[in-house]
Amino acid sequence: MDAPDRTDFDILSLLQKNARLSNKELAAAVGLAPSTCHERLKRLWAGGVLRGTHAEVDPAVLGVGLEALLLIELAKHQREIVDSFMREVVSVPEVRAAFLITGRYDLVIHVAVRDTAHLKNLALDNFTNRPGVTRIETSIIYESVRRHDLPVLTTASRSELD
Amino acid sequence: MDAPDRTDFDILSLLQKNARLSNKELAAAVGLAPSTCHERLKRLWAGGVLRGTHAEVDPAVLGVGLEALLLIELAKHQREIVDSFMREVVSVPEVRAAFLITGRYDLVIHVAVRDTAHLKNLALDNFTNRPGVTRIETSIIYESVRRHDLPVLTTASRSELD
DNA sequence: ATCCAAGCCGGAATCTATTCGCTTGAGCCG
DNA sequence: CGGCTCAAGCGAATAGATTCCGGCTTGGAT
Repeated sequence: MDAPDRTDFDILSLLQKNARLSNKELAAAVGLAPSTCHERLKRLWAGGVLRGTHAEVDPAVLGVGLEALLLIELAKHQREIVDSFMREVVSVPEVRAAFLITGRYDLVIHVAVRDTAHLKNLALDNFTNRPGVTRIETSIIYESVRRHDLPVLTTASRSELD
Repeated sequence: MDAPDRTDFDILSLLQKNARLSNKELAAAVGLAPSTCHERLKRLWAGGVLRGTHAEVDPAVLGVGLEALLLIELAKHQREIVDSFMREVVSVPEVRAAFLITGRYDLVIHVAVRDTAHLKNLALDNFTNRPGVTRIETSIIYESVRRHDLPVLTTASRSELD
């Protein structure tokens, strides 16, 4: 928690790409004994650096045939409206992510649905007539790419190296 | 691969929330013997239903202090330009996701950076002067929420139940 | 009724995780 | 310079999980 070093960053990088790596494999990859690597892992979990692990599933198998971004404008940025929106939106199963942003729009919501009919119902039932929502632009996702590992931007990773 | 049933969906749901569940715990949770559950897991991996697992890391620890969405308009939807964009954008470490969409914008790119200076450089160096890009709107993310499990939308999950 | 295939189970062998005491080396102070 | 302290690493031992079969049960088709 206190001071992650280069080895910790290596561990984090590897686990972001493949969380199923065994402790033994991980230890070999970062050049530590399994027991030592295990100590580090425990520290990273306990310190809240590692927050969870998630399996990636083929969306089609679950019946997800369409994804979209909902670009939403709010009438006013009342804290109560915004906070409740962010709180409640995540309980909608079709919502994958919600972003409260600056700029022309106020919210971007990423949803996963079966088809266009499902998308229509979801948008109308859950978003269009919410209090504070003045407008929604629906953008269908043709194609998406993803990176599962965050960049390591802290300079510590480099200063430790020198 | 061929026909996932309700138990498979249960397994997938659980692993999307916590990929570190041991096979033993998973088996107990879905009401199977560990050996049987293990068979199913192997099938799901082999069939491409399970595609990977990823650890979630505290962004601040990695030096990520700011995230943003880049809303991009392209001059024309030439396949060559679009394809190369999607192909190359994922190799930029700061890019977390890129969406090719319908509507007013053509691309939405989710980036993770250190601060506003870093964001400026990233936008100007990697996106503004790319061929085909006519305009970029940068939206800083104030707050975001995420759901790591996709909805189960296939009716098979219910018909198997009856 | 019989056969077949699919799914499930229990147990054995193997491999892994996890703990703990010891060692090493770096930094610090007397 | 010598020695103290502390953090990090290591290896061995034990506890626990994975993984592979062989056999059992069930449900459907012939």
